[in-house]
Amino acid sequence: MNIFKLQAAKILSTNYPDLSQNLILDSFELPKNSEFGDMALPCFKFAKALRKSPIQIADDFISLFHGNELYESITNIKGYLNFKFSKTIYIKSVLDNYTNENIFAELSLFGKNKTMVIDYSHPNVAKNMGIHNLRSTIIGQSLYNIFESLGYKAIGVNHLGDWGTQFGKLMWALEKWSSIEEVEEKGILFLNENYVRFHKEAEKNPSMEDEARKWFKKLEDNDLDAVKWWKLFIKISMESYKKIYKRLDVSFDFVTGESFYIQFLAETIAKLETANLTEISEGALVVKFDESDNMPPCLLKKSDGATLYGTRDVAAVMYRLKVFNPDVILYITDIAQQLHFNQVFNIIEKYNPSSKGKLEHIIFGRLSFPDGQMSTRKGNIIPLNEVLDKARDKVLEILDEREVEVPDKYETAEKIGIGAVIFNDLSRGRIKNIEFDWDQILSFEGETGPHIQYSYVRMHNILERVKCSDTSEIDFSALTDEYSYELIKTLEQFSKKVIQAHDDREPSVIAHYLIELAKNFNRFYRNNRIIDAPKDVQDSRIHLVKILISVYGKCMNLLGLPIVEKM
RNA sequence: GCACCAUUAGCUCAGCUGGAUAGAGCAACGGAUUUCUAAUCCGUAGGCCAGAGGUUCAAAUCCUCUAUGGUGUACCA
Repeated sequence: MNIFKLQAAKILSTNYPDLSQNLILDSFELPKNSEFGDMALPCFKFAKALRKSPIQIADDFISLFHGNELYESITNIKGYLNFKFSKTIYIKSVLDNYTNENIFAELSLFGKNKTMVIDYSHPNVAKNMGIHNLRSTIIGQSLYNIFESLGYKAIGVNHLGDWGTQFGKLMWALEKWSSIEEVEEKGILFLNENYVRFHKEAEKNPSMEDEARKWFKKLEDNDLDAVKWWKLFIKISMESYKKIYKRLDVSFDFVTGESFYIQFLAETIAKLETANLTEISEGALVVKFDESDNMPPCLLKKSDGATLYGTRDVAAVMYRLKVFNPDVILYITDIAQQLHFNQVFNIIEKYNPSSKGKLEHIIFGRLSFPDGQMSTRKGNIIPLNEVLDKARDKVLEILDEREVEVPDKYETAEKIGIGAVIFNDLSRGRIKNIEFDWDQILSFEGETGPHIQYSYVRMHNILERVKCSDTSEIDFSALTDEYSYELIKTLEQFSKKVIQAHDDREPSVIAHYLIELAKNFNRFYRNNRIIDAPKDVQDSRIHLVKILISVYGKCMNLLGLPIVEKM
């Protein structure tokens, strides 16, 4: 906690016993315009308790601070008490806190001894990963990073879509049109092709659907041929997904697809039946909800006895609650699945009231395409690989144009391209719908990933070029310019921003904070030469940049933005 | 029909638990010791915060209704 806030709250609450220290602490805000001051206290809400006008109150408050050396000035603007801090004290107090990375250690106490399970990415096996898989994957990974940095034990789960009739379709198709060898050789795109071909031909020949169901039944009955195909699908899919996860720097603690929970289904259903939550409706086994919940029933078993998506998710939640004993479980999916998760969570909370509040569906907006819906069945998805490749190739061109000495051009271009794609997504609020647009995803100027990376390169270059003297004797009072001051004020926000990103489950908070840091740094950079500055100024500025780069780099890590040192 | 989500500058978006004159980027126009890398910085212009009510000292923010768009609504995932 900032000493300026504490001190002011203390002084005010001792003089006005009607106002508690916490009330005052909660009332502080950042002035809209930094010219007003560094911290503001709106006095309107004190008017009732003190029976005076806000302007009068602010004037009375000011008189309590005469001669206080913490504050350079305190002014009353229309009922707002605006504090300007003593710059030297403020700078020292912020930077001391950041020296030696204290701040990261302090932050990691926030979620100490807490466990968070996060279910993200979850692509459908045998389908090529497309741009539509991007959001869940990177939002999930970023939230994982954010929770972990706050000291949580984070458990990432990739709940693969590895069960269902679609595999019967593929098996039938490949038995007929191909062979194990050919599939092994040609990989996931070949699986896609056959899936598309199946649907095309099944339109003319509906009996194929029955054949597919038979094959899926064989799989459920552990038929050797069916299992052999199924295992091959998973192997091929994972090989392909791993390449993309590696590019995006995404990893999981557990890859347990839907099929993993098949073994618990009977037990899960039995538990719900024993708890009297189920009933038979129209031949199906369902859970009905209270009228006030306004939801259709959730099907656990179809009238033919087969289980569904919902059944497997209920089993998965029960398993995770039991095995990981988490404080919270996050599910990262598209908003379209909201009803589904409301149903699943509602069932779990009925069955096990102690799980209330632990389950969260973290939704994000729909991805749409200008030329209508995409669908794997029709084969018109945009492969994620292709997006990343295009981004990289465009960067390669730009690097050539710019004639900058970059040691490993291809590798650098890859990192910048990936950064652009990730930042484009994570810099907007989760809930926003996105229309896919090549120009936008490949735009590299302004508030984009490359801009964030470029600013890092500038920081890095300074530290590389200028050797700093021993940091133990830094005189921060040499940092007198407004740009340094604004930069330090932004730096101070770090913990608050990470915690806010956690509270809102919103990586874009970090993305916007990075933009803010970059903006303040670039101003600082433009206006403050470091290389030819006097020694004491140079040292203090270098020290500031060192602190900045550690915070800035940390934020990039939280989003999964690759760090580049030359570009 | 019912339910959920969204709507802020020409475009893409910020706007913290209600607080001061609603902010950025892109696009447009004008500028910056050719430098610690200009993928940068500075300036100009651009707004009835979808509309109407309500709560409040104070509403882009909270509540209600309406409009528009998106999504979901029992045997797909």
